[in-house]
Amino acid sequence: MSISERKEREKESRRQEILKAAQRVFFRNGFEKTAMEMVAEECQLAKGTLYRYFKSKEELYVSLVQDGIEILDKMIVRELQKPLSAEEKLLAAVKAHFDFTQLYHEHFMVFKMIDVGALSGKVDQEKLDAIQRARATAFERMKNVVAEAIKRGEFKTKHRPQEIVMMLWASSFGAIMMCGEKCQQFEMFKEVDAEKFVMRIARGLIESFKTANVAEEPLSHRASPVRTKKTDKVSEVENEVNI
Amino acid sequence: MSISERKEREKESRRQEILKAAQRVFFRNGFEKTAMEMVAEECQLAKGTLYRYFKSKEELYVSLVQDGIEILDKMIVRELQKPLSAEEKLLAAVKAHFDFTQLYHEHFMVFKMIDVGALSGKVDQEKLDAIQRARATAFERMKNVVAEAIKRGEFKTKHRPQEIVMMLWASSFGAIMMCGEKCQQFEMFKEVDAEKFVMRIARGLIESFKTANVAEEPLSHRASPVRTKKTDKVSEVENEVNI
DNA sequence: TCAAAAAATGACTCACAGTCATTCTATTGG
DNA sequence: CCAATAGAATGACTGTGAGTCATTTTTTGA
Repeated sequence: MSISERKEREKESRRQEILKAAQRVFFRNGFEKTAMEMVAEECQLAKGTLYRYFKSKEELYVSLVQDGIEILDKMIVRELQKPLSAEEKLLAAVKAHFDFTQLYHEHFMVFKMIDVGALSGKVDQEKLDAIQRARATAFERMKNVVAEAIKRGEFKTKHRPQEIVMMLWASSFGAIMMCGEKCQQFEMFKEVDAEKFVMRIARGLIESFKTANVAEEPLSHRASPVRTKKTDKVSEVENEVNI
Repeated sequence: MSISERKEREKESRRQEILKAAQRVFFRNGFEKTAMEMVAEECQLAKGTLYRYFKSKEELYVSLVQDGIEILDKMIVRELQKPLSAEEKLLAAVKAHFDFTQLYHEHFMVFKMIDVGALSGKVDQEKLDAIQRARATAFERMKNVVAEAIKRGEFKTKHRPQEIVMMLWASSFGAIMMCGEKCQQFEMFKEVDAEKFVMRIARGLIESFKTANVAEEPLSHRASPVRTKKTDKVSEVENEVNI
């Protein structure tokens, strides 16, 4: 051990201090309304110092959620450990995902920003990959539940387990997002109990997996790019339809 | 008519010129990488002039999609006019929504930004409301289809029509988002044909509406706020579960 | 033709991300 | 104990871009 090791520990703990301060400031004011100066002040360091630990404002922000991802995974694991049927387990996992977004909604904010692409290009790919891996863990667990359910005949669907989880995941994500406070675009989503809403979708989907009378196309590989039209004007559609 | 009217026409047409130029620049470079100077240059005006027509960069950006919303509605209408069953109509509407996001994906970008909350507070509420109303139109149409389907017994669900459309809408939205290029977080979503993926979810959900063996909770009104915990640390969950 | 109103301008302010020459601190070798 | 040296911290500085506003240019109406 000794010097160089201690140095490293100290550096790491300083890093953690910065993260804690940053969390307080970012989560209080949001990403855009936070200046690096504010973070610097919160942890009693000079602005320049922050850049010795984090490459950019975005990178610092994203770093805030790396442990948040573990939390999500753990919340899901906790559900999957219980002795439940596959259907119940999946529902519990979706519920856990939902709870996570409510309990740690600032973390969820970051995920949203990532998913919308607002941070891409501004953060090290390595960091994004780490988050991806962590999220994939939770994903993998759900996949296994489905795989078993199919093997045991509890689900009759011809979808591959991965696709099933993807469907659940994407739907929940959309539902949670639409119910969020910031998404003020549809009043109606405000009048709905977000949890019930999310769970209802999940239940509906799972139901369809069990019965599997949905017409199946084979597997799904990305087709050729769709985007043919490149209009600057709102031409075509404009003229075709008259209400 | 005469002067004041002509003035108004001229003002409006200048506004349109700015919008066209802004569209070119914004859609080429994205919101963040576009400077108002660039837009000004594109339409051969001074930067200050832009601010006589639009209150802020965000406002200008959002204004770009106001006609885009009409397009979406029209694309959906076009499908709903065809002589189809309710199920087919709904699927066609979802497909139209999907096509819209692919054909006009810059418009969709703006919607995403709105829904993520990245623009809230920076744009006139009036403007956001206008967008909301326009989006609600498409929504209303789908709602009617469902209402009829329920009346005719084609759907057996006990969900209210509005809730059904919300479920479809939110799920599609999530699915489309996850499949977007910018959402690089899950490799697996890249390997999937986005259209098939979206449609599969929709089909699954609709299937569940038809059979309605999903356990129904009553109607859904937002419960009391969930957020109880306010931890700065990753305490609780951290210790409870060990993998 | 000219005064008043409206529109356009671009130099300016301000805020903030990110940099870097300088200062400070701790370690080490003599 | 005292330099010499390396590494960490600093904050003044630069660059960029949003938004403003006093001034200029254009239009209108008498």
